Formats: sequence, structure tokens, C-alpha cells
Amino acid sequence: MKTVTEQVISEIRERILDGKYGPGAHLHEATLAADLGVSRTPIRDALRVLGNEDLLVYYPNRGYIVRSVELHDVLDAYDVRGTLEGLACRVIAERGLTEAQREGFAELIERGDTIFASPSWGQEEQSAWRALNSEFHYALLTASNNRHLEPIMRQIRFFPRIFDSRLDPQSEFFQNVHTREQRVRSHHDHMHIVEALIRGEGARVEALMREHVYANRELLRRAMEGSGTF
Amino acid sequence: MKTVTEQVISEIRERILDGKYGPGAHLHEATLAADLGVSRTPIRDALRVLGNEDLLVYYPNRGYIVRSVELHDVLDAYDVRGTLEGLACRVIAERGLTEAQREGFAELIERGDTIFASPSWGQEEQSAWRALNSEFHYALLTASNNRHLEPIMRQIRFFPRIFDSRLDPQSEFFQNVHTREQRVRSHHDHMHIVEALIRGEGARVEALMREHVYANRELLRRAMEGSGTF
DNA sequence: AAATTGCAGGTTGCATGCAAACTGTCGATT
DNA sequence: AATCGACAGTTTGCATGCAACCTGCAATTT
Repeated sequence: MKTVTEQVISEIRERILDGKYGPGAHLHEATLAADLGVSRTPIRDALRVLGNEDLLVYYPNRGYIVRSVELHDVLDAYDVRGTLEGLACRVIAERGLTEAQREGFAELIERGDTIFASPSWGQEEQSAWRALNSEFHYALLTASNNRHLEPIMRQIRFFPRIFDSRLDPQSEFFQNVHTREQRVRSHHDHMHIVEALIRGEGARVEALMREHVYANRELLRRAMEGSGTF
Repeated sequence: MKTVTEQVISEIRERILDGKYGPGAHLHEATLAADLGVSRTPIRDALRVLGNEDLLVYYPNRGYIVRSVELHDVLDAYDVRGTLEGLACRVIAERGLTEAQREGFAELIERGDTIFASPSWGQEEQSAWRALNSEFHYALLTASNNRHLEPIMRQIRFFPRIFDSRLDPQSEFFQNVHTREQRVRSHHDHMHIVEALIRGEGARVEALMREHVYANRELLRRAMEGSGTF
């Protein structure tokens, strides 16, 4: 991030995602400017960008308020994500993998094997897995060679984060979702997806990816409906 | 459109879509400001928004240039659109239509029947069909009740328009695509889609919608590759 | 001759001032 | 008593000034 405006965008976005600015909160330009130690101009630029990302709602001449995000919105985000990553997988399989791509995916799988080689599941393994998981999904978008997918995915992947921020890390949800067991299952999904990609099984890999994302969606849905917090 | 900034956004976007600012063209703030008779501030706001829409590419401290759009990008946009509208159709079918929705879609189909009742195909019928077609696809997004779909579709639907603007309306492409015959075919697709929706056939209606969009994609692809203009 | 550095011109980035629009309150009129 | 209207305060919208940065050219150095 080079310019002040970019930093302001990131900062305000983080505050929204972390829940510091709750749903419906009015973002006052002068207050934000004083708070962040910059003038109103970069603030206004940032609000416009975040409005485009659908994190804020714009009312002409009245400014921006934080969009309210319901469970419904997050589940819908998973639907879109699963569908589009399924598309990515299908076109990759139908086009066929290059040698470099095959090696790249094989290496990503190997790194997963390494993480799960030991039965421990501490902070280190968890953050390593999160990074690897992001890399894997991002690699698929890149390999699909469809330039529309990456910006779309960047937009919608914020919504689960907003929801996560509202949760207590000690809650039942975290206990059920972020377990080693669930991660191992995800890793196995990835293995099957890569195998299907290599074999060029387009329809199958699309279904596998959809189901892979859908599994996480359902995990969230059941945990939230069970807890009844929302 | 209320504020000056919104108007500037629309104006510059139209100019890009119409090809007045060609791929790679540098959009100079002061020049645009003088040209449109406003100050640099709304211009800068507009450029930022259009950058977010992926119509412009941003280089920090050096401004914005018009993104180059290849045939490849337009075909990819169709892939995304077909996939996401397929998703919309599937969830509508799986949830089941309300009485009001069923009547709404039936009315849209009837309006299509009316347009094609006469064998003439003049300006009037063509613009009536374009409006109806937009309404139909928009109604599906609304009925899906997935709030992510509408903004995504709004972004990617610009790309075909950029391509259209580069074409000569007298060209072979327009002769082949914008015929009454092709429109009738689209109308029949819509009828089948609505029938499948009503019957709750989720998987089938998803496939139908994908194929409906894909047919247009292939029409474009063959016409462009045949003409060899790009 | 090639490379590097300093300078000039021009463009974007940010701050600030002023105008326009909106909100809420108080008072007048019916 | 209720509704409508005017006014004050506040907030956003737009214009403009200045600073920072980037590019290209030319002169100097190696």
C-alpha cells in the first residue's frame, strides 16, 4: 500500500470487518478524518470504495452507513463462492493442466500432508493451514485464467469475516468448525479435487468443489442455527 | 442520478463503453474536468469507482488508463454470467415459487409472445425485446433473493457492451446475432426455464439457463473468430 | 560511448474553504 | 391541538491551492 488513501481504505475496512463499526453505524467524515489524522479527502475516497464493495450503503447527501449482514447474506456468499470456484475448476480440467500447474498443485497438496503429518494442532499449524488454504483457492482462480473471478471472490469473501468477528472464539461454533478433524477433511477434499483436475474430469471436479464449499456453508448454518445467537 | 459525481461516473463510463476512450488511453484528470465543466474532485471520485468496476487500471501516482478488453474477457464474462444465473434459477426452483412470482414470470413470457405475434421485426420490436430480456434476467436475480448476485452481474455485464461498440452495426456479426430468429430462440429458452422453475426442477433449470447464456456466448465467439477482426 | 545524476515540467495526492442540502426545532396559523 | 413553514446547525458535495512524486531530457562523469 503506497498512498494514504489505500491505507485509509484498509483501516476502515478492517474496522468494519472486526465489528468496531456495527451494522447501521453512520460513518462521519470529519470524525474519521480527525481519528485517523488525515483530511476528509482520503476518507471520502475510502468510503466510496467500500460502498462499491457493498460493505457500506450510500445515501446521497447523507453519507454512508455500515451495511447489516445477516446469516442469510453469508450463506449466499458461500453459494456464490462454491458456484464460481466450481466453474474455475471445470474450465481448468477441460482445458487441461500444464506441467507447471500440475507440479504447483502437487506441491500445495504436499505442504498439506506435511502440516497434518504430526497430530499436534497448535497456533502454528492452524495459521499454516489457513495460509495454505488461501493459496490453494487462489491458485485455482489464477489457473482458471478467468480474470473476472478474482475480483468477485475478493468482494464476497469479506462477508464470512464480518460474521466471524461477531463470534466468541470460545463459542461452540469455533469448537465445531476450526478443529483439526474438519481441516483434515478439507485437505482430503483438496486432494480429490486435484486428482480430478489432472484427469480432466470437468463435471466431476465442479461438483467436488461445490460440495467442498457447501460443506463449510452447512457447518456454519448448523452451528449458527443451533446457537440461536442471531 | 442526483449528484454531479454520479453523472460524471455515468458519462465517463459511457464514453469507455462506446469506445471513445480506447484501451490503454490515459485519463487525464484536468482534461476531463475542463471537458465536463466540473472540478477535478468529482472526476477523481469517478475514476476511482470505474477502477473498482475493472474498467480502468490504476497506477499509483500515475493515474488511470482504460483497461484493454479482449475477446477472451468477454467470453469469460459470459461464463460467469451463465454460471451465476444458473445458480439463481436453481435456488428459485428449490425454494419454490410464490403465487406472485409465478404470475410475474407468466406475464413476462406473455409479453414476449405478444412481441413475436407479428412477423415484423423493426426498431420498435427490437427495443421492446431488449427491455423485456433485461427485465426477465433481472427478475430472476431478484427472485433468487441472493443479494450478492445483482452487484456482480452489474459489473460484468459491461464487458459485452465494450465489444459491441467496436463493431460495425452493418457487420456480419450483427447480421447473424441480432436476428428475429435468434430472439425467438431466446424467448423459447425463457419459456422452458419458467416451466422448469414452476415444476421445481432445480438441476434442470440450472442447466437450461447455463445453456441459454452459453448459446449467446458461442454465437459471439464464432462470429468474432470468423470475422477475424480481432 | 554509456551510465548516472540533477533539473524542469507536468500530473497526481492531499488539505482546506465554501456552497448546497438535509435534519430537527420552534413558532405561527388554521 | 395539529400541521405547516421558516430558520439554525450540521453534514455532505464540489472547487481550488499546494505539496509530493514521477517522467524525460540534458549535461556531466567515468
